[in-house]
Amino acid sequence: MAHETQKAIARQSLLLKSLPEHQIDKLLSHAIWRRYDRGETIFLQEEEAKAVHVVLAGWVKLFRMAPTGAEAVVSVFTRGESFGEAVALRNVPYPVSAEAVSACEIMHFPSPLLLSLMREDPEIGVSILASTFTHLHSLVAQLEQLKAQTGAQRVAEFLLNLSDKVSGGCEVELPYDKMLIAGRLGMKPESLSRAFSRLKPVGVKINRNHAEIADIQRLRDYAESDSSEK
Amino acid sequence: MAHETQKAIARQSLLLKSLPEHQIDKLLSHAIWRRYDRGETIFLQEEEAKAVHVVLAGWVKLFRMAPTGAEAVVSVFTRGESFGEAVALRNVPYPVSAEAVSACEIMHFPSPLLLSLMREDPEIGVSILASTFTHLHSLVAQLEQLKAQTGAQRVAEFLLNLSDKVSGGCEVELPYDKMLIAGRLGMKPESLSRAFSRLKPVGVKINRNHAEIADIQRLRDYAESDSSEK
DNA sequence: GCCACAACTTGACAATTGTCATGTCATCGC
DNA sequence: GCGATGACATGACAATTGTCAAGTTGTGGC
Repeated sequence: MAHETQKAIARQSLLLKSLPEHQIDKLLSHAIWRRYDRGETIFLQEEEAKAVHVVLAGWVKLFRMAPTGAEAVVSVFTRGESFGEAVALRNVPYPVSAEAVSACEIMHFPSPLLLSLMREDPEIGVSILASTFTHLHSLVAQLEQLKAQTGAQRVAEFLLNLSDKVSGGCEVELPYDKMLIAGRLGMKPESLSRAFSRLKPVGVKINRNHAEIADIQRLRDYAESDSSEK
Repeated sequence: MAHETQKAIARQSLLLKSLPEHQIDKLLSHAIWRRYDRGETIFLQEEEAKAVHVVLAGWVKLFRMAPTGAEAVVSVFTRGESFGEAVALRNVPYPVSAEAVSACEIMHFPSPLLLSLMREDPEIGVSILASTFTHLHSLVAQLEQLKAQTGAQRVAEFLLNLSDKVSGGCEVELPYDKMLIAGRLGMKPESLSRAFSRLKPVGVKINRNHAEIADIQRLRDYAESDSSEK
């Protein structure tokens, strides 16, 4: 990928986009760029945070290992999204591990640099808070889903988030492995399979990583319907 | 409660404790103090955030209403803890609602004040990020629990968090309603009852809001054991 | 092109959890 | 003190999900 393209993607990221031009340039000039292969570890839980990470291409999963060995996927990031903000500025260990789930290109901003820029211009603090808030919000949304929705409903919401259409039918591509989707939604791959087949009567056809939704609104109604009235 | 006691509690809060004396004084002098009755609403989901909140006494729950009407408890706060940091500084609507679950005393810091102090001293930004990170972390821990542990194991962890002992036996008080505990742990009250009885063989006796743990370590082993090997 | 492997799908079964119904117990107003 | 109410426990039943075991199907290596 061309160097300039990478910078352009980084500029559009939630973390940087609201910053003044000269701050972005300074950050970009000190950023470290790296390529990761599929399956490669980006950092490990308990490791001390030294940078904030912005995904330029590919997919990254954040996950936690329970003492039992069970893996819980916390979030999945792609192009333009950043992670590690809240941790990097506090010299505390990461609460999660990060792994490339596809080949990835990632930009790292060293945290001392961020801290010093922040002392010059508190606006950067607000930017960091902004993307941290986005994560907070998405975690809250996930908690709500896990606590208040059935498996099939969570899958329905996942599909809905892949499309930006408001009504009518559409086709979407599943962005990553079904195993990872299952993990992200807090279920086993077998349950995901069953959830997909339970969505057939609502007008969802799955073929490989390709999904056809007959009627977005019908799917949305299903996702928001009370589980007891089905 | 005496005014000075309130201020002392506020000073010890995660949000304020790492700030320089004069900043704390400035914040405290502009803070709004209020008492809430049990069941009273502090703010509603979708409402615009105007302040950061610090609990001085009592218990507050943050929860989300799913479109289906189901309620998902996101977190429960008590003395010294703060909430709403990430939202207040960005003029965005709250992603959750807040309600007093017991009689409460809460201090509110208007967000414009925080913003202006932050421009003077970026250290405040770091403090806010610190408490935001704590929430982020606790949400991540909750997600892990929900995804990777059984109901009884989540209850075991909840009990373990109530005690600061490392080994041996102990007695703890359940800090709030079993209904709320159930919600906080993502289950129905009935399931909580069953989870409690499933903990009997591990040395846990529940009587009203009083719990006896025969051996902390045994309970910890149970909480961390693989669910398949039971 | 063939083999091995991993990613699925499906079925049968067990365990867990939600739902509904019923019963007990403490608290509160009167 | 008495009845009403809400919190909680428990049993029966249904629905959901995890687990285990097959079987299918791409994909990549050779």
